[in-house]
Order: sequence, then C-alpha cells, then structure tokens
Amino acid sequence: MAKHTSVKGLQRSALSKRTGCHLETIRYYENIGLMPEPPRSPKGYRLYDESHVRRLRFILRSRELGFGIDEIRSLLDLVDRKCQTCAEVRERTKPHLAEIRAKIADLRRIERLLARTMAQCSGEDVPECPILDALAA
Amino acid sequence: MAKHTSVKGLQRSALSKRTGCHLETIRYYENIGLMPEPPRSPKGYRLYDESHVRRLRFILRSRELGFGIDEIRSLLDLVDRKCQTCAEVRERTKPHLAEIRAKIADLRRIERLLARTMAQCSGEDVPECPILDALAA
DNA sequence: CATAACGCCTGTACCAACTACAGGCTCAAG
DNA sequence: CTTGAGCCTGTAGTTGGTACAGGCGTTATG
Repeated sequence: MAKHTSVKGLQRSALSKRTGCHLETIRYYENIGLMPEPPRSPKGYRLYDESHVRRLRFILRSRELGFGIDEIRSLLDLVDRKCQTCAEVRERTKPHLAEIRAKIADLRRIERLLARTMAQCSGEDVPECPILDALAA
Repeated sequence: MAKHTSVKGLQRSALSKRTGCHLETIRYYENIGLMPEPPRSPKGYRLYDESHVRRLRFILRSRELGFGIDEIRSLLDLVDRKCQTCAEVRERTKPHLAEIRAKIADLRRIERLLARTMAQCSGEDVPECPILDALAA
C-alpha cells in the first residue's frame, strides 16, 4: 500500500518527482526562504500540498529563465503581497532581460574571436599554433 | 624613489597593475598551480619578471574567452611541454567552442521567451500579469 | 519477532572561480 | 620614532546548489 495515506500530503521525494526538482534542492530553497516551511507529520516529516507544487514550479521555471535567487525572491514577494501590478513585475523583469542580452552579446563576441582564430589553424602536426599565439598576444 | 630597485622584479601589486588582474587572484592562480611559484626577495616577497607577465596575460585572455581553469591548465601544459602541435590545441579548443555555441543558443531561447512574454504585458496598473502567469504555468 | 533496507531528519562539507579579511611582518617617508 | 602602506599567511564568504555522515522511523521479508 501507499505510505501515509491517512496523513495525506506529499513527502519530499514525492514533491521532487512531481516537479523534477532535486531532493536536496527543495530543502535548500526552504533554508534560504524561497519555499515556506511546510507542516510536518507527527514524526517530523515534511508534508507538502498542491500549493507547494505550484510555488516550486514557479521557482524552477524562473531559474530556467535565468533569474537569480534574489530576483525570484523579489518576484515571489510580489506574488505573496497579492497587490502586485503588471507594471511592477515588468520593472523587475526588464533589467533581467537586458542582462541576458548583454550575456548573449558577450558570448557572441567570444564565439567570433575563437571561430576566427580556429579558422586560421591548419590542424596539422606543426608546432606553431595561431590559437596559442592569439592567447599569448 | 621606486622601491626595491636593487632587488629587481615586480611585486604582486606591480604585476596586478601591469595585467589588470586582481591582486588576490594572482596568489590564487599560484595556489592552484596555474602560475609558478616565483622567486622571493630575502624577506619573502614575491618577485615576478616578464615571463610571469606573459603567462598571466595568457591565463586572463583564456578566461575572457570563457575557458575554465582546467581547460587553461591543459593549454598551458601544451605550452610548457613545448612539443605541442597545432592539431592538439585545435582538439582542445573545438569542444569549448561548441560549449559556447550551446550557451548562446540557450540564452537566445530564454531571451525570446522572456521578450515575448513581456510584449504581452500591458505595463499598466492592473493586478493581472502575463509574466507571472507564464512563470506559474 | 528480528532485521535488513529503505526514507526522512539534521548539519556540514564540497564544487567553480574568485574575493575579502584577520593578524602579523617589513619598509620607506615624515 | 611613528605612521601608513604593502606584503605575508591562512581562512571565510560568495552563488546555486549537491553530497554525505550519523541518527531515527517505517516497511517488507524471513
């Protein structure tokens, strides 16, 4: 039989499976205050419900989109206050988008440089190498 | 007057200024074996020369191009062995370029998603927000 | 009933790649 | 001679987790 059918609620591993979040990461998010402390069973086991599933999914999705922990904390604050406005959320999202675009630009610059350098590389068995030369320059 | 004109050699802060590398990072690179232990003055001060400047610049440039410490270690091995071939360097550089391209693709995906979501956002003073909705979904 | 094999609890250590700081010496200038 | 800077060492903190040790609780099987 299933365990704890009487107690009702998801244990940590169940929440992990439902969300795809690593087991230990759930506890980590609780420690740093992103996830609330859930109710406990008489023996101290964490018992989650659907609201926890939703909140954890929100966090994971935000991480996927490259938001940092503090940015997510700020978004969750808006959600929790329940008096957020679309304008506020937009204000918090805008700089993040700018950051992502800056990172892309950076990586593209690096990519071009590396690709150009590699194109000059003969790939032959000679001891002179334009890549090392470029790095040493 | 300049200090230690008699002893000759750059101290840590001078090397830092010449290369733009953070002071403490120089010691860090020494600890992890990227930079060699330099000779010391009688009182134990590190004394660098032009070869250290070149090596540190090589490391910094490689970091700028997104190489990880271990990748740089491997490139420096080639340099140190002096029997590297262009083919070897190319082999070590190729997967790194692929990694950078993957990162760019990832970030572009995120950027598109975020930009599209933000475009749906009215930016008005209303409590419904498509950004939060997208994150919660 | 015993006991193995899990699941969960806690705290703490570890990863990259640095950065910063504490506590102690040395050194040049005023 | 004192002050302030610069150097030395080792260690802690950063971000976003992951992993493990040691100790209960629960469950399945003999």
